[in-house]
Amino acid sequence: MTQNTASRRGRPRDADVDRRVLDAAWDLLHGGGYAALNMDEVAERAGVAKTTLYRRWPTKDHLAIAVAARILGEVPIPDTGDVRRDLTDFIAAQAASLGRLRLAGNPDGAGSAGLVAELAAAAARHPDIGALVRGLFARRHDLARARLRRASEREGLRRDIDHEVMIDQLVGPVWYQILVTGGPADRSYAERLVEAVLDGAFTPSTQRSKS
Amino acid sequence: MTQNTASRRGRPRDADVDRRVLDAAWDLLHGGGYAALNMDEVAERAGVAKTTLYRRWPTKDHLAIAVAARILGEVPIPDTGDVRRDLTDFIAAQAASLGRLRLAGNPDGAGSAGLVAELAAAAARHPDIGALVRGLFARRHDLARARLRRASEREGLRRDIDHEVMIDQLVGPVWYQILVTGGPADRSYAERLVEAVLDGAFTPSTQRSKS
Amino acid sequence: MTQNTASRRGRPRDADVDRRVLDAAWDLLHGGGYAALNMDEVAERAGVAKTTLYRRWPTKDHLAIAVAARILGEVPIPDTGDVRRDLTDFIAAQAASLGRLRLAGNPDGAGSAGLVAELAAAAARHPDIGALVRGLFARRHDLARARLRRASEREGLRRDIDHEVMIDQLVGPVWYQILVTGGPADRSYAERLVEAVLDGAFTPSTQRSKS
Amino acid sequence: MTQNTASRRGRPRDADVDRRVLDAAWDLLHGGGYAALNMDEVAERAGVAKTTLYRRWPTKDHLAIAVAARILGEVPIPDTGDVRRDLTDFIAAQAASLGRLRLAGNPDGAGSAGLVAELAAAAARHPDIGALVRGLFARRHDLARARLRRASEREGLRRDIDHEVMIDQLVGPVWYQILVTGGPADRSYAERLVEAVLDGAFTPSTQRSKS
DNA sequence: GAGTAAACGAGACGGTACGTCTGGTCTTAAG
DNA sequence: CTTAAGACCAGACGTACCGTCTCGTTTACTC
Repeated sequence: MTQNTASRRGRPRDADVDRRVLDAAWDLLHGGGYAALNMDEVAERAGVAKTTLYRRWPTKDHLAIAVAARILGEVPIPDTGDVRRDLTDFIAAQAASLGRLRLAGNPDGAGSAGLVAELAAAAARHPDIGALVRGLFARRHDLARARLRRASEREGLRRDIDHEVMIDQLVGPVWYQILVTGGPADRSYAERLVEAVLDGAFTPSTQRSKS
Repeated sequence: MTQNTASRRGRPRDADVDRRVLDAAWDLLHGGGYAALNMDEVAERAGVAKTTLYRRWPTKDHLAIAVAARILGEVPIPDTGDVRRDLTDFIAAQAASLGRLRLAGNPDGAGSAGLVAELAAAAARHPDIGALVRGLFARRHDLARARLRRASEREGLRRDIDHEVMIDQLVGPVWYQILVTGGPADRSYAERLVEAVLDGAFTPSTQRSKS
Repeated sequence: MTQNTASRRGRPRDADVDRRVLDAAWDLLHGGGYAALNMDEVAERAGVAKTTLYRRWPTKDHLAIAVAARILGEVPIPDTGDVRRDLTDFIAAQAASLGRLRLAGNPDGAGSAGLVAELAAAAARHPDIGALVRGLFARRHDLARARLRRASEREGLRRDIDHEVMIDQLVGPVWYQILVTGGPADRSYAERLVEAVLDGAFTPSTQRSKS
Repeated sequence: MTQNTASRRGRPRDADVDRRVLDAAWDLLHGGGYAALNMDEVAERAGVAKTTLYRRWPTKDHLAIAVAARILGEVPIPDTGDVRRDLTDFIAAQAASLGRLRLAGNPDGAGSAGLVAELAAAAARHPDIGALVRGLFARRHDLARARLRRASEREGLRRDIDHEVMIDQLVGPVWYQILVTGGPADRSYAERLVEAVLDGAFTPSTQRSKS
């Protein structure tokens, strides 16, 4: 419907190309990190011409981000009625996503930020990637804020809490561990984060923060 | 004291070289970001041979980190007796440091992580840089934890607070803003962060957390 | 014929590149000898990327030899029916070729072997160049031997002459003069060489060797 | 006698340094050809500072030539009363000398000119080396010419022979084989060369050139 | 024996070219 | 119009190695 005659001309795009390319790119990234992601190599492994590559992803960075997006996937915030648990799941899921990227080209995974830093740099180099990524995280924050709003309304979360900051203090430390300190960012760390922000965040009558 | 006879042999290193090189490198970084940091250019501007460059910094990444270290400088945590104020200063100082880097090659400074992401990537590419950087931040955290300990002892900070996590929740969001969301990381943001973590963190009798 | 379909793929090589590069390289060699042959400079002058250079000539030495081959050119051995004259022309032509190379970067031209020695060294450094050069001279010798055979059959050259050695004794001294003694290698020298080898080389009845 | 007071001042040169350095240099040259001759490596192996090296040999080329001179040694022309034999010995000795150099960094020794070409190039690069080498060969030629003169006087060598050219036609082909064609240059080749130049070079009454 | 001159060891330094790598564009022919 | 193939441009990187320079040290001769 969209394109009747105008773009019906010529050879149609091979739909399988995307998959083959992203697979090849991920293999390289996984094997040796960003430094191992080589456009010529990707083209060869995917059985695709470089022209084709560049027609779909204008830049190596764009391709890398596309690969990462596929790996990271969506991180929805659940709503079971238990904020503590929902937030923990939310943060743990994000930590797990980043952890997968951290492992690329980094077998033991400890210490190095691995791919994550390179992707952040890629976003910094290209305004369009940056905007895309920031949009993604803005939407994620919107959902989280909505969840916190519901917690205020239904679960006794104090009304004077700065939701914006609370989310930053949950998500930020995870990135910080991965990108800077190299420390662990696993579920138990997520639990400690949630514990800390929710400690004293409920109105006394409704719920206690700590046993 | 460190090197009495062993390394007294041979022509001594020219102490001025470091300064000239780091200056030149910072000029380039400041002007055009990481992409503008060119080893040949640095050598030429500093009036130094490339061999000399590589004798002292084995890699362009190492040089960049050295420049950044000089720019970032030390961020001591003050101890005025007022934790809230000390923490705010501490965080605001770090935010300001990162902000300076973010501006490199990025006149308007909004949105992009600029140099910061590139430097994180550089640290991730070289295990030795990573170790160095992590050591730096580990020491910084040690100081901060010591400050929090004193707050527990003298200023009524609750004893059951997870100091480790509290620091992460102060520092982490700053990096997160700079590297990921592109949001502002200024003094007022630091104040909100400190406010949030100290809210309810004091024993009722001693000090009030919020007016 | 060699490559019908196999190498018909992809963008064909630009035939003009060779000319531009060899011209630029010769300019440099001519102006300052082997030391002045600079790959970056060649690339710039020829308006060509260094990758293109190295795709065609894997080494600076290979390029230099290619330039020399163009300068030296073919040295056919004539067949006018007069061996003495033909050999003299043959030797004088080779001497003139080498003389041109000797002058490169060596205005007065006396004494120094100039480029010739450097090219010999280049051939010695790379087995493939050595093989190529030796093949070239082997073909040249074949032609010369054929000419001597005809002289035996038609011009009364003695049948017991060692053609191989005779050619070496004509060509060898020219190289020796250029590479080692620094002496002149001109037409009159060629005449003396030919005179010496043909002296007494003819059967008495047919031709006299010396007036 | 040469230096009484002027250079008697200060610490005298260590006579053992030359030996150690030349040994080390020859080891490198022998092992990997001219490309393997590395001044830093020579200094280290000889247990000598680079300063000392350059005080004695102003250039790597000078050092290489010094090594070669030691290897090549003197090639006197004998005078047994039998020109044919003397010339053969003379040429065979030179061929053997060059053959030794050809083997450096060139185990099988066939084909490549090995060090010889590099040394010729070295001589071409430095006027002083060139002059020295040409002087050496000029003296050698003088001796050879003197021998031929005696052959004219005592052994019936024809008076109209061009001695200069005859020597070139004996020595030149040896260098030509080594530097250009890669062919063998052994005693039997020397015999063929001598045979050719002496064939018909004697006055009929006195001696026959060939059996 | 103190002074001095030069050789020496060690290693930083300047200079410069090399060959490599890789990102991204362009030109063919084929589908 | 897309695809494959591969030549091409651009430009930085890190390396290699030569020859110089700058120290501090050692070894003689000289006064």
